[in-house]
Amino acid sequence: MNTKPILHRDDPTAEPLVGNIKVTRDDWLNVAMDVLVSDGVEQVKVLNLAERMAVSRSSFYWYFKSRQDLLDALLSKWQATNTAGLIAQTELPAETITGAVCNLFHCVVDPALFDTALDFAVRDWARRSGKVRRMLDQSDTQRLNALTDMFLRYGYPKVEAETRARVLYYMQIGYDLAQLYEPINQRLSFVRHYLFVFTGVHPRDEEVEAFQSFARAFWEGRQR
Amino acid sequence: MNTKPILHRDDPTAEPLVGNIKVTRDDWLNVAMDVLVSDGVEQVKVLNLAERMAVSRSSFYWYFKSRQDLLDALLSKWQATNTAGLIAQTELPAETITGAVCNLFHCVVDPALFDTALDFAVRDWARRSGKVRRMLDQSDTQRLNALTDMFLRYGYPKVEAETRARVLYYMQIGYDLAQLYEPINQRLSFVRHYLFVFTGVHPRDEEVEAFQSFARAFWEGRQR
DNA sequence: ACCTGTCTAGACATTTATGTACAGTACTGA
DNA sequence: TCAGTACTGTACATAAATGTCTAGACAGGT
Repeated sequence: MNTKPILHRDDPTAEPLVGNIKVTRDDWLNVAMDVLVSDGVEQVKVLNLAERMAVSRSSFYWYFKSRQDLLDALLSKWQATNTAGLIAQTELPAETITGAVCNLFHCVVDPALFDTALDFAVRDWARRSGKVRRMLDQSDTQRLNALTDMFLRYGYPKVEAETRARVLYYMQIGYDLAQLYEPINQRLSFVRHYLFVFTGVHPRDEEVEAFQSFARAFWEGRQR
Repeated sequence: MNTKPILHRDDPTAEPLVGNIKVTRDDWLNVAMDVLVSDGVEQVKVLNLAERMAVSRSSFYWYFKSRQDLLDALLSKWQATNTAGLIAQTELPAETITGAVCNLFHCVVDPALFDTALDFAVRDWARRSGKVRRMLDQSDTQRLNALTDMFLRYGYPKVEAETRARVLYYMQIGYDLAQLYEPINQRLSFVRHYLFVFTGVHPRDEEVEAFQSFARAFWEGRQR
C-alpha cells in the first residue's frame, strides 16, 4: 500500500508547516478526492476525512464554508483537468488512425492524462445532482466531438466517424466501469484486435509494440 | 409521470388488501428498487421509503429483519433476473451475426429483458461492498462468455470473438452510463453503423428495419 | 514582551438515521 | 363472540453527521 494519500506534513520535499498548522486546504481536497474516487460522494463526510488525517473536524470549517463548498471545489477540479486531458490526447499527431487511437489509449494507462476512476465517480455523483449532471453532459458532448474530429481527420465519412467515436468512448467508459482486472499481459495482447475493431483497419506492428512497451514500463513502475 | 411505482393498493386489478394492511412486502421491495435505480444504495433508507408510501417506518420491520435484509433481497432479485435475461438473448437463433446482435439490442430497448439502469446501480453499489462486487464479477464473466460463444457460432476466430464480445458488452454499459439521451430517430439511424462496427460485416436491410420498427413500436407505447 | 492573524481542539446544539417496545386496529376462523 | 393473526402507529433509545462557539496554541511583526 504505497498509494495512500500524501499529506503535506508527510512530504519531506515540501517546506515544513509553520505555526499550529497540521493540515492544509489541499490536504482536505486531496483526501476528499481520494474518498470520492474510492467510495463515492456520499462517503465524503467531514468526520470521515478528519479521522483519516487525525485532525479535529472543526479545522475543516476554517478552510471551507460547508461540506457543499468542498464538493463544489472537487467538481471544479475534475472539470478543469479530465476533459481537457482527454481532448489533448485526441489532438496529438499520428501517421495513421490506429496510431491516433493508440495515443488515446494512453489515457487508460496514465492517470495523469485522464483519471478514469475519478470520471466514474463523477458520473455516479451526477445521478444525484442536477448541477453535476449538466456539467457532465457538457463534457461528454465536447469529448465525443473531439473523438469524431479525430476520425474525420483520417478520412472517415461523417456518420462512420460519429459511430466509431461513440463505440470507442463508451467502450472505454464501460471497460473501466466493469473493472475486470485482467492480467496485464492478457490485456495488452488484445490491443491489436481492439485497434482493428475500433478503426476497421489493421494496425502497424510498430504502433502496437510502441504502445505495449509504454504501458508495460508504466505499470511496472507501479507494481501492478 | 406515469412511471411512478405502482403500490398494491393503487392497482385496481389486484385483489384488495384485507385487514389493516396498507402495503405489502413487494411494495417495499419495488419502491426500494426504484430508489436504488434512481438514487443509489445510500438513499435506500427505511424512513425514505416509508415516506414515499405514506406508511410508518415500523411497518418495515414486520416484513424485514433489518435494512441489510432488504438490501440482500434487492441483490437476489437483480441476480436472478438480469444476467439470465441477457444470456437468453444471446442464445436466440438468427441467420446472421448481425441478426444475432440485433437480438441483443432488444435488451437495450426492453427493460423486461434487461434493466440497464438497475445493472448500473448494482455496479455502483459493488464499489462499496465486497459481497456485491464478487457477485457482479461472476455475472460479468458469465455474460462475456455468452457473448463470445455467440460470435464463435458465426465462425469468428477465438481471439476476435473475445475482442468483439468485450467491445459490444462494454459499449452497451458505457452508453447507458453516459445517459446521452439522443432523439430516438437519431439513435435508430445509427443502428446500421453500430452493427457494422461491432461485427465487421454489413447488416441486411431487413434486419435493420425489423429492429427499428420493434424499437419504435416499443418506445411509442411509452411516450418517450 | 505583547499583540495579532492563522489555525486547531473540545464542547454544544441540531438533524437524520436505525432499531425496539408496546399498544392498537382490523379482519379471520373456531 | 372472542381469541388469534397480521399488520400499523406512537414513543423511545441510540448513533452518526453537520455546523457553531469559544478558548487556546503558535509564529511573526512591532
